[in-house]
Amino acid sequence: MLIDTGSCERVPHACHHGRSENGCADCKVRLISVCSVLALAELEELEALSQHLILEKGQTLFGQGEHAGSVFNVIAGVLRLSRLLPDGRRQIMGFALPGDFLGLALQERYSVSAEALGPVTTCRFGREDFAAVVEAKPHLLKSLHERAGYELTLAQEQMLLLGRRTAEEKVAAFLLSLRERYARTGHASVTVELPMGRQDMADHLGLTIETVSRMLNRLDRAHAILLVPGGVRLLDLPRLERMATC
Amino acid sequence: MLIDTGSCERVPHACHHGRSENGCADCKVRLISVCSVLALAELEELEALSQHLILEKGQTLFGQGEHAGSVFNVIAGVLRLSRLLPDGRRQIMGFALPGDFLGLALQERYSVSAEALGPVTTCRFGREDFAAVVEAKPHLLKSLHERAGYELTLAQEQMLLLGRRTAEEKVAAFLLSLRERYARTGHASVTVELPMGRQDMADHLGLTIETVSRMLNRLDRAHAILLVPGGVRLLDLPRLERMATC
DNA sequence: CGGCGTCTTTGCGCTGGATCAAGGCCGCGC
DNA sequence: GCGCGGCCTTGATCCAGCGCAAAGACGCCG
Repeated sequence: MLIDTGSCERVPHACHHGRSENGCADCKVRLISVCSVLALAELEELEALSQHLILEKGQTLFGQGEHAGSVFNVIAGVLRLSRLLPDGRRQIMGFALPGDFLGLALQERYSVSAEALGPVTTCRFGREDFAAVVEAKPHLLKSLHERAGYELTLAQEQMLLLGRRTAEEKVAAFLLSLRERYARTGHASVTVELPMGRQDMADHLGLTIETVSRMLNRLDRAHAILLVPGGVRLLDLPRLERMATC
Repeated sequence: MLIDTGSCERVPHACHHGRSENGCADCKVRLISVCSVLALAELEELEALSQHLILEKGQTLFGQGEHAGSVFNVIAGVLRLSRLLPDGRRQIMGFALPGDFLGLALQERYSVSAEALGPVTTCRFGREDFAAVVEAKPHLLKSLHERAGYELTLAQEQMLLLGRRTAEEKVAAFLLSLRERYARTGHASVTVELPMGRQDMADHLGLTIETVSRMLNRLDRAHAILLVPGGVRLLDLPRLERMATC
């Protein structure tokens, strides 16, 4: 039994039994995902509609403009959400972390592309199925709406950053916001993993790869951060926060 | 009987009888606002909780960070939604037109300031009151959520614009998007009114006032647009669209 | 009608970040 | 161990848009 979504040809591996061994009740991201508002009985109902979907680094979960056949909970890994201009310029709208929900708007078409930055596990629902469940469960809709409100706030912060901040401020703000998002999902630490490359950061911050590299190294030389393989240690939080203050 | 919101001291005129003469049923923006999903009986219910609020040019409806005591439907006029950095840099997240809803996220605090660009009429609801109605009417919540999804799409378009477009592209895209939003609310025309000043456009597009002025005049000289008092006539839509293409 | 404040346009030099061009680093496969 | 490819860094130069300054344009009010 194969999944029947429009993006299935891009999907390397669909978990055929359709759910994890332990089920939603043991899901690692349950308490930080939209599912946290569901009772156990409701979870089982949703579980029947769900399928795990695993991506490898670089694979596309869905593409901008495609028919939105599915919605997803991110269980593990990080995805980048991007839009492309015809001439190749790219803007990364954000990064989806475990616990994030993709397809919030429940719209006809995806407004961004979602690509795996590394190994990713998602929980997939048919959009129609999911919409029917939402229809029947106002508290789930409310939870989705609250997330949408949060996303909107993040988007506003990002607009302020893109429109009015300097390169150094952009980089500092990005590191802090990533730290905060990790903290929300449990991993509070001054060492921030950077699962995305420099080009991805650049396309998120409206900069070039060279400028991102220069700013990171400038912050390092100023002992505000310490560049470590695969990430960054935030040494001088007050200074970074001063740079990023809104 | 005075309104009791935190922003009341800034409000010049509250309509004491609490509703328009004709009531919601005759509201000019009913069919394009969130209220369009409500039945007549429900409208009356909501009407009992509503108050008209009138602002003059330059007045603040609410400020960023203030306790969100109220939510609003814009009935007439245009507001700018902005965020300020402590050093005075400003980013305008968008402009609210008639039919728009302010307070979509139903969050504890306003994430932006809302200021009238000219005379504005709004329909005000206490946030708690409104939240209670939403709680009881899932279809209203659904309507709000759909709007939130639309706002999120707009925000993404704006991020792409701010991060990856040139000054000329920004201005062209702005004019077209404004035209499209007017079209949605009924006024389809190649002549686009610009209720905001150059500085407001600049702060929306991540440019300076001089650059906005230069680009508008460049487009005018190139016969892509015609600058007219208080607005712009879009002469060469295909060319503008080519500039703004995503 | 004329003075005044606000907004817009325009010219000009400057600069932050882009662009171009080498290198360096590192992991991987052979 | 060594060659190869993908990132990342660093230096040098360039230029789109900024910042400053001055001069229109357009009400508005007395």
